[in-house]
Amino acid sequence: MVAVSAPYVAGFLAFREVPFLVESVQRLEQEKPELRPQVLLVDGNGLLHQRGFGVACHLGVLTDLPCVGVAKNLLHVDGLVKDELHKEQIRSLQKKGDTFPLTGTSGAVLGMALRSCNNSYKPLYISVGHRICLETAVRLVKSCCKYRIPEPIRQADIRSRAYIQKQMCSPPAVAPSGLKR
DNA sequence: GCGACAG
DNA sequence: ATCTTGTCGC
Repeated sequence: MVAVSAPYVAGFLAFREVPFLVESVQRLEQEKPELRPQVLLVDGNGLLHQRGFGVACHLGVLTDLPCVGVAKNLLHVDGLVKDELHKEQIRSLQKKGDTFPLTGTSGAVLGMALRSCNNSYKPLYISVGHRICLETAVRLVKSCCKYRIPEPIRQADIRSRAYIQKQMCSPPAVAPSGLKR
């Protein structure tokens, strides 16, 4: 459990959450070095960002581990917006694995919209975080999706919420201090 | 000036 | 992200 103080501001997610993510990775390295991850799936963006450096890039640099940015919503940046054209492109995604590039006004491909499963029309927005190419990132995310959200992120979400529940209900302990995962 | 814009 | 009721489908 950690106590976050920084507010959420679009474009500055890393400044709010990366300290705890780094802490978590370091703790794993210290307690279970044999489980050192080969890659991290990050709930947020990488290069697809206002300044081309989202939380997936921050975490990658700070841990020196390959990172993939996995966003559930499109961050409006460099001309990218969910307008009618974008919605049409989403409709063109027919099956799991189908994608379309997210090309900014600058002409650079900042990421890829990916239909991660056959049961959801809403795509995932994948972008490079650190030490991995976009193609590999997309292939990796697709490979671990049973549902729309890749299983590693989905499980982290489910288990962290369950942990919070447990902390608040059952064992009447002492005086708490903070909240959040 | 207001709204939208990862979580 | 969180809140919140019912509903649809496997």
